[in-house]
Amino acid sequence: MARSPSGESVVERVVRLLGAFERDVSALTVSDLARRADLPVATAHRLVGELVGAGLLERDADRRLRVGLRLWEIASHAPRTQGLREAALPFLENLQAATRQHTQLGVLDGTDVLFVERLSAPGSVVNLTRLGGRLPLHASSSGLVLLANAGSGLQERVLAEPLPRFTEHTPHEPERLRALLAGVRRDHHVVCRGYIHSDAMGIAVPVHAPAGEVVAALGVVVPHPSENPGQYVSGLWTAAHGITRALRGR
Amino acid sequence: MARSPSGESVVERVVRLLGAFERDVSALTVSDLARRADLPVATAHRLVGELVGAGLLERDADRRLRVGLRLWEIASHAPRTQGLREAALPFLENLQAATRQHTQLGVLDGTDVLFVERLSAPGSVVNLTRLGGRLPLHASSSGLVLLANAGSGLQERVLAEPLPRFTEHTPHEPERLRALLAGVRRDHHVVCRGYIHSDAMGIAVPVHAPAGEVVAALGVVVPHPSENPGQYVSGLWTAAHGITRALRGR
DNA sequence: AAGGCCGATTCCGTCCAATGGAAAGGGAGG
DNA sequence: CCTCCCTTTCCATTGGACGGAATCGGCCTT
Repeated sequence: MARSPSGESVVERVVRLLGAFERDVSALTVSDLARRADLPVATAHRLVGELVGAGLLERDADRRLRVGLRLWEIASHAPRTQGLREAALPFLENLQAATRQHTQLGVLDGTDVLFVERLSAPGSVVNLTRLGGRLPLHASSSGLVLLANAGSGLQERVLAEPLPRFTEHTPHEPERLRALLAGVRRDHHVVCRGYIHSDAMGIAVPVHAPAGEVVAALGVVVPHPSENPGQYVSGLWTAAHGITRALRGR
Repeated sequence: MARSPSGESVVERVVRLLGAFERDVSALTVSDLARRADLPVATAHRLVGELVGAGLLERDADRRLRVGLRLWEIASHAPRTQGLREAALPFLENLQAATRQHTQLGVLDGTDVLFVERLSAPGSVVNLTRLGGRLPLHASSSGLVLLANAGSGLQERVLAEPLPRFTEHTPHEPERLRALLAGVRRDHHVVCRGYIHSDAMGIAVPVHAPAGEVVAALGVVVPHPSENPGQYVSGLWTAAHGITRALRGR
């Protein structure tokens, strides 16, 4: 459109506006939004008005903005999350009841794991992940499972980039990462000790679609150090197979 | 933009495109989308390209379109669903374990209930609702609870419109609806026998935010007829109070 | 092999909707 | 009263959006 030195499309702007609602920010003013999306206030104001009209955003009592129900409703039809979530929930519950630890299900998105379902254990370790949260592939147990089962193109792309560290235990040498990935493919599970947080440990296994391909990673987060983390693996496998069976029936 | 005999904004078009993904349709072609959204193919094609670039839509192997993970991720930050969902899930599980019936949590959106969480009971009645599904306020137990606790403006608006029937039991006389709403306010629960489906019965109670206002309705769906549906009410109340307490702690 | 059909994709001349700086309006705080 | 910050409205400008038409490509029928 006119007068935009930027030369962006409306869609880009809208996406930046929506994307400004990250975790932890539940309500924003128009000016906040404009700053976060790097748009002139007047422009933000107009676009926001339209988005509110469409229900993608909502205004609360003091005129602040929130992500709207309509958006949630549309998103609830996203097949990669919805079918998976519904199929997996009962098994996550079993697993969580049995282990009393954080239990989570993640899918691959770009170079991150996106967690689509999570059951937390009240008395357990701090868990950094959230529903709708992300972690880089190389640093999380779920991520390693997904990366190990992804195309070699993605693997090389991740290996070529610098690997950010969260703790001193986070693998950041390409060689070590290659070895880890080979281990995941061989053992069909992975144990990550303190990669994200020194006090936590992740154990994850792949979840297959009925056709065979890996569609998600199922993991638990337990305190670090813990004795015999391998005890969780068979439970994870059982749950993962259950999810695969449940996916067949839809 | 130019040449549009319609005179619609880009946002409107985008929303129509996204809205074309209703329940049951998981993947659509560009032409399908164009038809559903009532847009020229060329226009749909261009917009879709941008949406895919932004991650709001995804293309599968045979170029068909699905709702993208990015959209789901943004929507997962919608506070009215997310906080509620996380707070409510443990209580829904308890309730579902105790009753072995469909258990669901709905919020008010427009003149519908939108179900934001649902646990289904494998062996139980057919349940018409889905996660992300809707039912009209006057015909469902959750809807009546929400309507009874909504502003009188909304109540009058619903009463003024024709009330569609699902079965012969669905209330469709304004007088009867007024009486039902008064009953909900008096008893703090409602029992709906066969309003949606002759073989199903809904029982629902309000869920209050810590500040006191009603933010959701919690309900179970049981076979119709069932003896003593009142037996479920105290369990529902307990769970609803638990959710309120859980909402305080965030 | 040819023809027909349908969907995806690209082109490109037209032109109006989107843009955003500026200014006015509103309310909280000092 | 003044300041500060946010919201909302105005409006002249113009470049991005538009969409009919053409092309490409796959699949089915004859």
